[in-house]
Amino acid sequence: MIQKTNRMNLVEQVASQIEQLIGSGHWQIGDRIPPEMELMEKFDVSRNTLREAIRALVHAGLLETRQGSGTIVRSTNALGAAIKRHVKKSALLETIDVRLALEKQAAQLAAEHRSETDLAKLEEYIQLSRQAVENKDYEQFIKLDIHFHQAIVSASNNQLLIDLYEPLAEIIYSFVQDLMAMNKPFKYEEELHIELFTAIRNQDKHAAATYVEDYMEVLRKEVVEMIEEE
Amino acid sequence: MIQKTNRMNLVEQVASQIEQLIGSGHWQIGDRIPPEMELMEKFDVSRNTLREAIRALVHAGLLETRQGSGTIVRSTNALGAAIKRHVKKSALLETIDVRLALEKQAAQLAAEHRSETDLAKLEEYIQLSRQAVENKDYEQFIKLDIHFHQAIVSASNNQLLIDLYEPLAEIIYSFVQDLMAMNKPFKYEEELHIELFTAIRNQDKHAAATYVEDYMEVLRKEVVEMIEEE
DNA sequence: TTTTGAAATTTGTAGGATGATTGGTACATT
DNA sequence: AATGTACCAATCATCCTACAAATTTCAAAA
Repeated sequence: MIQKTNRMNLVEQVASQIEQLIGSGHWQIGDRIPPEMELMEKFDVSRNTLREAIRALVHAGLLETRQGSGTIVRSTNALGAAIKRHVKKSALLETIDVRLALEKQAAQLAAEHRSETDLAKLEEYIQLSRQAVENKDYEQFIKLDIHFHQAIVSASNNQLLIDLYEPLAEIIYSFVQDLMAMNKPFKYEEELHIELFTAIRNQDKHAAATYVEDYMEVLRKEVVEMIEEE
Repeated sequence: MIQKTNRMNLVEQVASQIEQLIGSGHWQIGDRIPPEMELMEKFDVSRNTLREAIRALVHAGLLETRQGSGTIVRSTNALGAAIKRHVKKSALLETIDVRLALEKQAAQLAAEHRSETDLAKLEEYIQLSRQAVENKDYEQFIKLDIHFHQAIVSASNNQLLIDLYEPLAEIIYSFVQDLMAMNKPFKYEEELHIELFTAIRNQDKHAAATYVEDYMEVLRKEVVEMIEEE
């Protein structure tokens, strides 16, 4: 079989190495990476070559450069940044449908694969959510709710699913925050997803999927109302 | 409310303009964009600045530079390139589960929103697939099969779903091609998805979802067999 | 202690020079 | 007619130097 020849130019070589340094955790999020001069020597390339590599990763959302200050690590996965950028141009309802698709699948997989650790974590979030509602700390409630959803997706044990879901959850989270800032009424999910937890604990795939579908329908209706009000 | 001042540096300004030129179709896929010298003058920036912008888009998968030849447009959406890169590092089974999630949702939405044009297109692919099987042109059959699946996703009318699905379909298509090149046996789906078509025509959401789930389970089993053989 | 301001550090932008790769043309060879 | 060779022009790849702009650092001044 014929394969395209793959001669990597210097810029891509450097970019790929930096990506690895970030991916492996050698450079953590928030860290300032060495200045250009130092990296030029380390990689043994000219300033232009190095800058093109860094610029590529800045555009991808992995790095952020600040003139006079330095370059810091901003994210570990380029996919998340790409999705966020793309989703911002999409309609919110479309985003919800995609989130439904991913979370429904995740809930089914979670029902199959959930470990005891997963169950403990889910139960903890439910407990904390209940406390937050009692204290009327609604901001905290929203935060915990997001964590609960992400814990479900994590329990699916499918890394690709997790990576795709995360940026969507962030987008929707920031939307809900905007709603709260505008003092719009927001219906708090009172049942606290206990049914969903039960379904996953009992490894009942079908019930889990149905529950996700139902609450996403509620969210969808709320969003439609919001949009129509304006 | 105080907003951060948004001083986009020159590189990002140029990159963003080029992205727009590609997104708007002013520069089509396959087109050769003007050489650096010309773009330097058009954007009124130095060579370094222009090259950093182009390099960022090359890394994102929108452009491809060829020394001596020029720079061509390779893709219109950066998300697809990012997903492809990410998925290549994922396990194939994970990819199948994500594809199932998206296509199941797409089939349900298609059942709700399908237009007469959508139905006509689906029917046409089924017809052509049947011919391909009769002619024993299996490569053509695979190609048409992919088109059929993408037509379903298109009928969902959810652009985000479409953009996420497309790169996954491409990955799986290239995997199937590899299988055929290795002369592995490949079970052709004989029923030609007529049931799925019928469900969408009859606007039967539930049947559509069930059908997608069933044939994805078949695909999954085949992949598992392949992997175990090695 | 707080404020100010000069110096050092770091990234942003510009411009020029040379090398490497590709595509095309013309011409000779088979 | 098909293939091989030599050459040229266009284009990107890499390197270099220089200066501008933003930020940080730190010592001197209030």
